[in-house]
Amino acid sequence: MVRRQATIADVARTAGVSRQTVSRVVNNKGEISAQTRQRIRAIIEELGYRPHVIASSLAGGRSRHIGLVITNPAEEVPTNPFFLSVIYGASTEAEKREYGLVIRYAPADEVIRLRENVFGRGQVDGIVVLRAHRDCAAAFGGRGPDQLPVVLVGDFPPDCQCPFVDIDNTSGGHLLAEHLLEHGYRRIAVVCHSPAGHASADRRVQALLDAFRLRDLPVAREAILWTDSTLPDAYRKALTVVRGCRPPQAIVATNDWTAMVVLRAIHDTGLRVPEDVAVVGFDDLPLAAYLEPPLTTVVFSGFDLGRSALERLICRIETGAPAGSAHLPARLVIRRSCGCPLQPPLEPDPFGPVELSLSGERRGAELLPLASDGLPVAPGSWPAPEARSSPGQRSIGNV
Amino acid sequence: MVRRQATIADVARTAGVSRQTVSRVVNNKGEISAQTRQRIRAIIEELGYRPHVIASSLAGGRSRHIGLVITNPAEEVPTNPFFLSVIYGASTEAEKREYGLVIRYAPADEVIRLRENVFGRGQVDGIVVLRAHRDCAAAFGGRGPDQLPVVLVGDFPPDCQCPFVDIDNTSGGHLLAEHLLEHGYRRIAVVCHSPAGHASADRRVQALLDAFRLRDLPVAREAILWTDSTLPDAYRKALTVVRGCRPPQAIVATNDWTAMVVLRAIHDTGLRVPEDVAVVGFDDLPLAAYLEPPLTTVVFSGFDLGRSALERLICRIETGAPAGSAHLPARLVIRRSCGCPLQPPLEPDPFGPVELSLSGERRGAELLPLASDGLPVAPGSWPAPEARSSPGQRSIGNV
DNA sequence: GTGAAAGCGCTAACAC
DNA sequence: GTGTTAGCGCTTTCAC
Repeated sequence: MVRRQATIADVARTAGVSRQTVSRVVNNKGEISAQTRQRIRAIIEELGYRPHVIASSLAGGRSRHIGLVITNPAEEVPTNPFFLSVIYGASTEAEKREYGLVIRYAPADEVIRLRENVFGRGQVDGIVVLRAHRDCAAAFGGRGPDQLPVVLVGDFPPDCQCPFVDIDNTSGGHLLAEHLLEHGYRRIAVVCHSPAGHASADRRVQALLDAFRLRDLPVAREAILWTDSTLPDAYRKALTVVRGCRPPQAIVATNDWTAMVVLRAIHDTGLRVPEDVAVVGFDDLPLAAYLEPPLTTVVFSGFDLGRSALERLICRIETGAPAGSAHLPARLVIRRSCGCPLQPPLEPDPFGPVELSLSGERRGAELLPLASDGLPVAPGSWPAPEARSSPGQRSIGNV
Repeated sequence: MVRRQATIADVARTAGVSRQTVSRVVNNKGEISAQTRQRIRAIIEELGYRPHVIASSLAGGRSRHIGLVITNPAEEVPTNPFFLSVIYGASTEAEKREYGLVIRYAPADEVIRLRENVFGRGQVDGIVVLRAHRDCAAAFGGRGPDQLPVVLVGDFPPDCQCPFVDIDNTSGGHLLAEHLLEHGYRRIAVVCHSPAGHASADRRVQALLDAFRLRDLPVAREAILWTDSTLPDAYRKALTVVRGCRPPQAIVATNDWTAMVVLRAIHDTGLRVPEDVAVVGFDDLPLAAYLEPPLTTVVFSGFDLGRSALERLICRIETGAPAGSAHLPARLVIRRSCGCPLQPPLEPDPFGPVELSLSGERRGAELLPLASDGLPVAPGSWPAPEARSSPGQRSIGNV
């Protein structure tokens, strides 16, 4: 005999109550006598009854699902590992609130259509968009009668009509500035990963300058070097700074790739990091920890970004209150390039953009102290062999 | 007046037909006179009717959703970028087949429970599990009446009861062997990223040996160096090989992290790569392209893995035919460490584990040829500043 | 505290 | 080709 999955009617019949009563027990809604509740619970257990999500969605008018749209600008492949942290954060929050998370990739200019069509009729109760276009923000501002609520993840103007969450480049800049000031550095230079006018670099630089100006240590305009977004240009600019008549005590790169090039320029000039000049970056790329010296950098939590977006969206869905926007704070990852002494090996940040093995061969206690021999790292030798154990731990591709 | 979303009944009434007829038009099912179809189409358009997915799920008994479970072994953070490629592939295929993709993280030992409870009643029509435990495979083998179909992604025995897809380490090993043989290398050594007995390394090594043996070029047992999964050990082993009385013409590392350490060992011995000895790896980590020299390596497509898993699952769902398992072929990424001449800059692999900017500031034509000056890369200087432009392109954390 | 009735919006099965 | 009937399994509303 084929045993059909038990329905709410089966439970009700067995318990000798109405389906409504069972529904109340299942959803913890309304007043139920403790005795009835207990009896029904037992029967549910016995019959192996599980609510049918689809049916309750239809009847209740809420699917308890959220759509997560990952935007892929033309020609770009949406496999930035940072996204995965965002997804993980979103999924974690969804699970906690007992929502399903429906994921979908889409070109940025199709997002609006997506809300109307694909996710249009009851499939999801709201949408989170990763890195939406600015014009989406405008389109999603108005909350019409049948419009799904939306929360954006990315960089939007403060007066954005649509709620959003973003990383806080400004707090990142401040954090870094404070740390450099604590080191006693007074003369700094900044090498940017882009020309002026690009949001993330602008914000990082501005925050840095503000913090120094607040201490009456204004940074000269000449000490801010914008680039054309290429590494060779960054290298030239870094050389200029380092070989100037009065080299800075610290160089801030506005991202880690740029920081790497700065490190090279400094070395090529015959100076040492951090003894002669400190270097810091932004983003905490997986390789930042492996550089020589390991790079002090600012990290933003994708996990928190995803979690926060879902939190806001679900709150909006369930209470109807407008979601509101937020910038999530940065965190400083102190390694050696800033001049700090060798740090004890840190546990990997549970929420950071860390690569991990698919092979399940991870071992707990294999992290060794990072190399500190100060010797030049050889070609192709990076990282230093003493630098880290457990290669399997970070390998990619072993499924 | 609040304009309610049009239902199938609205369309039917307006068209003067039954709801069933409208349903047929919408789903392209059954024979409909061209005229009726056209009229209904027009009315659908006019009314802005969109099918209610939930309602059709309930009525049709199929949700047109697939659950994607991402397994996180204890204490490990599931943010391996390789996963993101898998997710992307899965999502792409789901979209093509018009399925929704519900994503969910879970400890490996809860996957079985997940199938029964969370995804149990109609929420999804099938499940894909990333890196399930071996015992899940057994549990999912039996296809009972109410059991959701499952496809696994990962390494399972050939006689696995449950259909799975996996990367083909064996083809990867062969590919690499063929290439080394084409270079004319006869004497090779292998440095493994793990002890013997670990599936991925075992398979890679075995395939390599088989290919060489087939040419009557057996690899000596002493030339296979297993490690304790730590980089320092790999470094020691690599030194042993390189400093032996007859150093090999090529060294295969079973993953890229290990390959990096091998590169260092070779340099520390005063030899050059690839002139004195060639080096190749596995996995194509994002950094492989940036090493000096750029690393020739074997890559597996996470995208294809995800796509294939969904393809099989959906086929199983729609036809009822058993899904069957497969190993997806590897691809060789030829750079310079194998002795090949400098390659022209390649477009980023659209499906590979590539990091990309969140900032949307990507520029098209900024890729420059990789550095080939042959100079030692300085401490912390990696990559060479000429090596690559467009730092923003690979930055992480700019949302 | 509990129950009865009336759908949610759609599709399956069969009739015509 | 098209319509009719009967649900899918649950929640909502209101009655008692």
